Amino acid sequence: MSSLPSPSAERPLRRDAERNRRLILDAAAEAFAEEGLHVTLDEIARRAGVGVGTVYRRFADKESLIDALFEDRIAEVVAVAEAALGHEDPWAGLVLWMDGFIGMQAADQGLKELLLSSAHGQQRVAGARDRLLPLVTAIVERAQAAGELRPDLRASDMPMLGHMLSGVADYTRCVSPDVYRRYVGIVLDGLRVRRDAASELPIPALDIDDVDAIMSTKGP
Amino acid sequence: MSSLPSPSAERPLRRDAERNRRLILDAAAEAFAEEGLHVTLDEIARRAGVGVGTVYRRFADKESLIDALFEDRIAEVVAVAEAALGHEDPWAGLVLWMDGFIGMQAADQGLKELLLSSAHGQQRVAGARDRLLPLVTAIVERAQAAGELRPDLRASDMPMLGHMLSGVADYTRCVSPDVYRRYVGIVLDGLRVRRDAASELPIPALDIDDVDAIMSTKGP
DNA sequence: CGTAACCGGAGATGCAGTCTCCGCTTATGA
DNA sequence: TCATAAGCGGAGACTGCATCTCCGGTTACG
Repeated sequence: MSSLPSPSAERPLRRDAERNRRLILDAAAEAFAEEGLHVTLDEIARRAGVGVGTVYRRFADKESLIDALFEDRIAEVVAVAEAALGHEDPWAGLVLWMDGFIGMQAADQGLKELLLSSAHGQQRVAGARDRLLPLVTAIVERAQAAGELRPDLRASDMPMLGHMLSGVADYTRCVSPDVYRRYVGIVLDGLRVRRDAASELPIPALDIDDVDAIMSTKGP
Repeated sequence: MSSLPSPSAERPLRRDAERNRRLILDAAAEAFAEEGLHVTLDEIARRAGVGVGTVYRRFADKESLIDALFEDRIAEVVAVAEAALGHEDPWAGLVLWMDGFIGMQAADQGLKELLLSSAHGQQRVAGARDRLLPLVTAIVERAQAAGELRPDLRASDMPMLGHMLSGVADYTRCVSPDVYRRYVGIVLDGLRVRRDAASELPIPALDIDDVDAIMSTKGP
């Protein structure tokens, strides 16, 4: 009986096929994180050490692969928002949210494109955004009620702040993958209602040579 | 004598040719500003109402066209820096510089790409950057000496701040070409050493529908 | 050891951008 | 007025890139 194929149930893959599936998933995660969603499936196959055919046998198309990969990543973003809202200090909660939100996007270009563009996986991501909005609104309003966060900020500013800051992260990554946190620091200072001095930035400025290096890498 | 062709001197174009040259230049300026340097010459020809052939007869390639167009635009950037440094109030000078620098890039994607990527017109732009660096350094240090600007900011932060803010400008332009100034305001607040309250932002936040609209336009 | 499942990667397909070519049109000045 | 050099439009050649297919050969496994 067990030898009969059971069409509706999932038949386990042959061992080599399962191994390759994992190789592909891992390579894709790495590639999307480093390069963004525009990487070709040929490149992913190359990284995984398999042929393109193998990728297409396992995933109908790029979209399916993206879906399979990011299902849980976007749940993580929601988890970060929940953790931030759970923090006892309202301002620290906001900082936690910003750091997590931006940090995840800075570490993973693919995730950023998924969260910010609705070009892929509309279903899944739209759902996550719906769960996110009330959480972020609460984080913002709580910090405002505590008199810490500038009262004119709105939850709808978040995507833009996220875009800005993960944008620098992309821009500077190749030379210094952490400088972006400098600018998160500056923006957070800009979000406070009042302060007596600028907070200490977590990272020193790049020097001019590094900036030149960045610009050189950006085009032929 | 005047009828002899003078090979080294420039022979004036026939009137229709000259008219088309202008049409192309104007169309290109508009197209580069709106879409960035990646627009195709076919698109520029279409906007100018001429054939592609006409464009290629007048400009050897895309690069030449870009050169012809942006020669004075980048000089303008230098002029803004000089004006800012000339302003009597050091902080106001910095604000002037940021507004001008970001504003020009926000109004013209092509200029932004030229200033930030060194993919095109290396010569001309590199020269402008050399003239710019001491000016910006002076603007920054003067505002710091006045005790207004946070002391840990460096001139080398400018390209990144520019990238960040003109990045949001690009992102939001299609829905509201001015919201980016909101984020300039937040960043400027983050650059001050101390303040008693958040400054008033020049533009209200977008509402969620607008944000959704932006995301929808970013890719099918 | 037979065979169904799987593999690799060459290449078909489709699309987009740059630039050329040539038959036709037009400004100009003799 | 008209001869002609200068100019025009745009189809399409060429190139490069990304997606996805196909099939001869290989491999896991009952």
